[in-house]
Amino acid sequence: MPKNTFIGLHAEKRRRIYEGLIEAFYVAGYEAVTVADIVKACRIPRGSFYMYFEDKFDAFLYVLKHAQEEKMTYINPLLKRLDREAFFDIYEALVKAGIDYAEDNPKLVKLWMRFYHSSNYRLDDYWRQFETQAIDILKGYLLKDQARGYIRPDVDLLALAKMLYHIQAIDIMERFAQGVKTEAILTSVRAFLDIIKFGIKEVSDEK
Amino acid sequence: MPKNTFIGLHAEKRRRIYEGLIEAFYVAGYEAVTVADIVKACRIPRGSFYMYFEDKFDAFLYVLKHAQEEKMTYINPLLKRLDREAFFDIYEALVKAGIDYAEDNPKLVKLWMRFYHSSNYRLDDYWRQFETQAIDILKGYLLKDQARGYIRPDVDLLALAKMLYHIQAIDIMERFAQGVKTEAILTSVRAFLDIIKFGIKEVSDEK
Amino acid sequence: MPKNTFIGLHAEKRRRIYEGLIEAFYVAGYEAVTVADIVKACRIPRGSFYMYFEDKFDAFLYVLKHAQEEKMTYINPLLKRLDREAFFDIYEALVKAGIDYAEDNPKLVKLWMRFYHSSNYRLDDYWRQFETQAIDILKGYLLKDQARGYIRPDVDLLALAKMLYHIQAIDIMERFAQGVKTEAILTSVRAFLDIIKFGIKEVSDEK
Amino acid sequence: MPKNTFIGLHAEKRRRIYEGLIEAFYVAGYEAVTVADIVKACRIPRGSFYMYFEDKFDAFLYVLKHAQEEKMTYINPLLKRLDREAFFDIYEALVKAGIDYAEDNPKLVKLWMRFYHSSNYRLDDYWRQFETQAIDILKGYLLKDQARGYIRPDVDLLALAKMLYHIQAIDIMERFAQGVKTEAILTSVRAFLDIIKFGIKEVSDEK
DNA sequence: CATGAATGAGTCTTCATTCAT
DNA sequence: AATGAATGAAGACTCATTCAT
Repeated sequence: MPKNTFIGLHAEKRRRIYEGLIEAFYVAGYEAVTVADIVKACRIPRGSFYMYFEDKFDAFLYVLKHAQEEKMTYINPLLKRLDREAFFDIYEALVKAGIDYAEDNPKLVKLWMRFYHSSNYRLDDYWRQFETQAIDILKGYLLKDQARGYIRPDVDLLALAKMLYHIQAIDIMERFAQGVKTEAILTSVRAFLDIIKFGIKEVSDEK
Repeated sequence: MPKNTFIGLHAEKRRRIYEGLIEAFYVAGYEAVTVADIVKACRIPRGSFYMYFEDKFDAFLYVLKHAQEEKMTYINPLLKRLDREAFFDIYEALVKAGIDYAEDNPKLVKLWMRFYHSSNYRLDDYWRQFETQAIDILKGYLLKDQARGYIRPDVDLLALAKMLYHIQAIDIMERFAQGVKTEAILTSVRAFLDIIKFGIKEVSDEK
Repeated sequence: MPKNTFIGLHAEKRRRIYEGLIEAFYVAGYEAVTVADIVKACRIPRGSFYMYFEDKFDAFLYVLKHAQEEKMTYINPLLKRLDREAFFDIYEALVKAGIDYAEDNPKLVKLWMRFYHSSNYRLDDYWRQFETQAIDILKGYLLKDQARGYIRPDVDLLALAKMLYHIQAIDIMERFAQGVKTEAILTSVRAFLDIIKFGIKEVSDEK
Repeated sequence: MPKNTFIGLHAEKRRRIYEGLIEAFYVAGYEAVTVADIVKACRIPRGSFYMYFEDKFDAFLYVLKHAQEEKMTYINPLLKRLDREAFFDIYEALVKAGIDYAEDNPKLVKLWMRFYHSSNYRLDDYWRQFETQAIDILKGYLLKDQARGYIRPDVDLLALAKMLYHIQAIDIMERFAQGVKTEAILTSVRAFLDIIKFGIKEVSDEK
């Protein structure tokens, strides 16, 4: 939704503004950041901001979408493996890719956390929509796995998809934002997967 | 942290203010609500607000804490059963108690969601602290279950506690806020528990 | 329409603000004056302006209405003579009273001219309403005169009322604003009345 | 005062711009219209506007003057009858011509009303000048009539000219703008003329 | 000359907090 | 202690005009 004036901008300047936006939102968060902060971080005149974006919300949405697109370039190669492999088997690799992306764009992760935690009702709508979509995609992959016999037929895939999504969205990203080392995060992910795969019940208890 | 002036208030007036605060925060959310909105909803003079609370943040924190205390009165009776029963076996009852509380205080749930999603950094700190504490308590209960042989010894209890916490915090409350019927939510909770208890792996696959 | 906060103000301060408003609107006119100009002229803080008035329009309307009320205190005594005398015979005295008021409130006259000439659509509505009402009142007086046989029965009183109104509104006030002496204005008024009373036709021409 | 760049423009484009200006000023009025509105209505680049006109005021003045010239083409034929006929006898025809022009250019009439009612001090000056000139011309015609014995020698012609001018400027045009039918307006004009010609005094009253 | 992007001063309005009564 | 009027520092957004291409 940035205006055409922004789209038509020299790639270099567009990049500078993109990074300025990240910096500004990163420092203060969506609610607290002012247009004055933003134009300072982007090194553009105040009027130009309104040439490029409708308002603060428009600019924030642009950052989120652009960041999401960038993230997909990390993840897409992995998704090609899905024909041959179970989704579950590449999940850890997916998390790893997410962390790689996070390491390359550390400020964006904090930004993402703030987005995830925004109380602005317009963002809330966008977010809910994004979440629903992401969970749906996950569910689609899991359905294939279930068809291939990798997952018990009676497992509720929506519940499963939500668990996987939230683990990724909240725990992994939050811990990354807190500075936890990649290896520690991956260990933690394996713990989650272990529970999800095998359950927590003492087997001797069952039979 | 409300001031002594507030503590010393007639219980009835204190209640009116508590409900006014809920109403005000419920309608507009923490960031957007103004002190003018608040004093109007509480039917107190503007000056009195600053007699009772440090500022908006202080008032919000008061609501959250007070609400939390109220919620515990729904949950405490269940926790007494923990001596005899496995935590896991009362988890569904706990969720049910949470939903009961939510049904008695519907505005608070929306408020809670907003709180959970607030991007204010002061709230963020409080929230992180609250979350850590809640997860710790959960982990404590699970530890007992593990000791009693209800949970496999190699299960990562921190991971498990986080999963249980987030399921409750995000999925259950969010769905309640969206108006999903109690029974549907409980069915969903059972699906989560099923996955966590027994895992998703096709058994024939294993052996 | 000023807020209660303004109504409740100390009479002295209210007067100061009233005069500040006149000064501000007088210097720049309704469209061009800024709230900054106004609060400076009134010697009140910027925030106070919004405590007292809804906005610039509200403040302007207050000035107009208050001025109108003041003007009526000059005119009311004359209207009492209407029982005994023809409206036409006191018209000159009415104009004189209007000029007296104008001499006591010279800035208001320029303000009035500006109001009369405002292109703001909200003012336009108010103005049209005011004008219609004033012409109606005039017409009422003329109707009595016609009934008493002072005016030819076939004279269109609405047309007459409009002529009298516009002479007063535009010519007299405009000339006063331009600094024309009272006596000269009254001479001019007599010329208008002469035409209206006796017509312009050369009598020998008629018969 | 448009710049030479505008004068040199293709007649067709000049016409398009003229009509765009009318549209823009018509919709929003002089004070409220922005240069952005104008260039949009004229379908010219923003930069071009400043190639053609000094500023908004210059453009507005151009419209008024151009409109006035157009209006004269409706009125000029009538003025030729003045050698043989009394001005007063063609006044109604003049008003009719004015209404004809208004019917052909309805937006301009509203524009004219707005102009007449503008509080902008630069327009005010222009307006006063225009008004003085128009009244002077009227007075010139009336002088001839008086010399020919159509008007009593003691009638104040300046007063008379003003009355005729204001009747035309305010009442006729305003009523047209309000959508009053031509025939009704002409009836009203006759009522004005009747008063002015014959006066309002009950003749029997006099002698 | 033509264009439309760039500029930043200027405007209204809101609001948390203080303070006089 | 209780009240609600007073305060002025921000903040978002607009817009006439300039200027680089």
